[in-house]
Amino acid sequence: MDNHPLFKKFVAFTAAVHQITNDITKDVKPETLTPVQYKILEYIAVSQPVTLSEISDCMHMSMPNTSRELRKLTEKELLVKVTDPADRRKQGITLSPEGQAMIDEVFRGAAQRVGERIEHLTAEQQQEIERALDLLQEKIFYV
Amino acid sequence: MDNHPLFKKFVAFTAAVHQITNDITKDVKPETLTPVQYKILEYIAVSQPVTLSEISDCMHMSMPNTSRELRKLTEKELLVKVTDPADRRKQGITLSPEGQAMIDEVFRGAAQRVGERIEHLTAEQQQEIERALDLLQEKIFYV
DNA sequence: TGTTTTTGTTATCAAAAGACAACTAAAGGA
DNA sequence: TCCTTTAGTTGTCTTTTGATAACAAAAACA
Repeated sequence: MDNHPLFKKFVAFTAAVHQITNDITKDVKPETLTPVQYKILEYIAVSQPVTLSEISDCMHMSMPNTSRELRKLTEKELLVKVTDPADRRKQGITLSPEGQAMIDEVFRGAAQRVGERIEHLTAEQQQEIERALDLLQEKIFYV
Repeated sequence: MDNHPLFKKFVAFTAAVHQITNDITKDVKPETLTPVQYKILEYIAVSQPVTLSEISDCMHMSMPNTSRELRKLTEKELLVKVTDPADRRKQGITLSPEGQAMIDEVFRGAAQRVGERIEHLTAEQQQEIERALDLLQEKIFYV
């Protein structure tokens, strides 16, 4: 597999995705957040509600460190924790209205940049891209 | 564009790519490198030869910090700097044999994991994936 | 009931990473 | 030639991040 033709493409592709998404969100990220805090906020945004353990697992962070960063985000009033009535050890974490507004703003900026990259394409080409995204997510980048 | 159908897919897709590549390289990364040092080594691997300025630009790091990390990687004998004879301010940075061996090892591990994700697919499906990677890289994730 | 497991918190220390000032050396112009 | 720009270095300080130990409370279980 090492010299499997797909693998070289895979490496180049993922490198490109990382670089482009980095560039796209680079200067729309709120400067009041550290990189890790931003990552956490983004993760909560697409997966809410989540528990602390889930964040810890998915982001490969220890529970103590996750707990600390969540506390900081809570102090900034960007998220809210709701104790699960069925299991009072767990807490469902979601974005506060302020946190949601912040993420919406970031996504708006990112959407703008993505739009610039595809607006010159025909509707048909855009559909092709949509199908390609679906295909890859289903066959390779599934969780 | 904010609620452009493609954008939602884009967000979900890039999130998935980040998570999967993270998981795939997670425990094949050499523990003698810090995360930033690994990222730099990986960047050099796919772009060599590069200059310090290019690394600084692409990775959004200041020149002093980039210089420091490159020094550490050089001390670990993982890369070599060759002064450009045409412009002696510049230095072409490449992986040393040891550095190349380390990256090859990481890529071998990653290739293994990717292989597991696609080996059950038919040759036709694999070609479809290849085409999808090409398409997206050409139309969206171009540098 | 007592014990263990799960879920999370607090505190502390060390390492990694970022920011910035001051500097050198080569190249490019005027 | 002198001045400016480009490419990179060194040193220092601060912030961020990671690691670990010790803890508490709820749930699960024997």
